[in-house]
Amino acid sequence: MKSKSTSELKASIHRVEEICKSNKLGLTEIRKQVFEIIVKNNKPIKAYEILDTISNINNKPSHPPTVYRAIDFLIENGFVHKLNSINSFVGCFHPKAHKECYFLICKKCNIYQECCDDSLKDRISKTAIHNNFVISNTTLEIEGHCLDCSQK
Amino acid sequence: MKSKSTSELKASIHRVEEICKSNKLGLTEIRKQVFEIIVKNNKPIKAYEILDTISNINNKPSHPPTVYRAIDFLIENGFVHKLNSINSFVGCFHPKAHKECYFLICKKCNIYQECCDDSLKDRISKTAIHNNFVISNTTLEIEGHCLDCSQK
DNA sequence: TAATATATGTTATGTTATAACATTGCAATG
DNA sequence: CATTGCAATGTTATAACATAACATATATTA
Repeated sequence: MKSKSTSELKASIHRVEEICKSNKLGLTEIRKQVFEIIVKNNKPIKAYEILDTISNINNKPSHPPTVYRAIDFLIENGFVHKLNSINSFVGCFHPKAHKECYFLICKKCNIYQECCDDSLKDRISKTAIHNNFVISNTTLEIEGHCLDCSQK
Repeated sequence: MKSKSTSELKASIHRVEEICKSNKLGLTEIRKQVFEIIVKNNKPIKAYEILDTISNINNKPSHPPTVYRAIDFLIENGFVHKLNSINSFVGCFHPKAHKECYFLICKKCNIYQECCDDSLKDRISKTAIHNNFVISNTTLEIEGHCLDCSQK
């Protein structure tokens, strides 16, 4: 898998700023910092890694609630997703385009990839309907090896 | 969703015993206790709930590693699954029939249901192939409301 | 500017999970 | 039948992940 280019990162950050502006969402300094740390990381990042990074950037210790609150804000608004299988967070590269997001996560290089194709979404919907089940949210995390890593 | 009947539970426990016997897997007392606690619970159960239950049953305190080791054994052999989205464990009612298992989890009544249909599995496989990705394991957890609970 | 809401700081603690090493029990081998 | 090896368990401690509760600050708006 390929990590994101600098321009993709910039675009991603800019998109979030625009969405917040037009929706009157308070993208505060901390929230912005946390978002940038997450997306720039390329790989899923853990809350306490974000905490350390923030503390370093600002030259003063931050505390867990600060980070978790920012993460909550970012998740609520679809800018970030949590990968439950590895207790880590990733940026969303097409926020607002969809509610649910599915992931491929390489166990070797740790790079992840969103894989939100509609046919998969449909299939999941159908499964739910078939079971008379009303979905509120879906966790789909596929772990394994990406092309590069499985060739090594 | 419906919870399992007593006979289903018994059958499930018996099946695990048979599988362990024929595969020479050491189904020790603790492992058996943990499995029974999990399947009898009907709902996803947390490790520390299992710990409390075990401690009560045996009238002496057990420790986390005891429970986690038993869980590891049960997961490795496909008798139990972990629901990553809620840090809880559930029994598998058709162990060895498949490697991957997908779940519907009702947020209201907490009852869960396995939903491992092949078309869903196929769809996930295709998504992986399409991304040149080799799956080692999949987490699919669909949270929402079951029929009963959404009618209330 | 006072009142209100929103966000952040701070301390403490709750929850989930594992490392590390000691001990036990049992089976295989000499 | 000792002894060695191994799998499982006991025990202590701590790591890793997350939130409660309350104080303070900052922004908004009446």
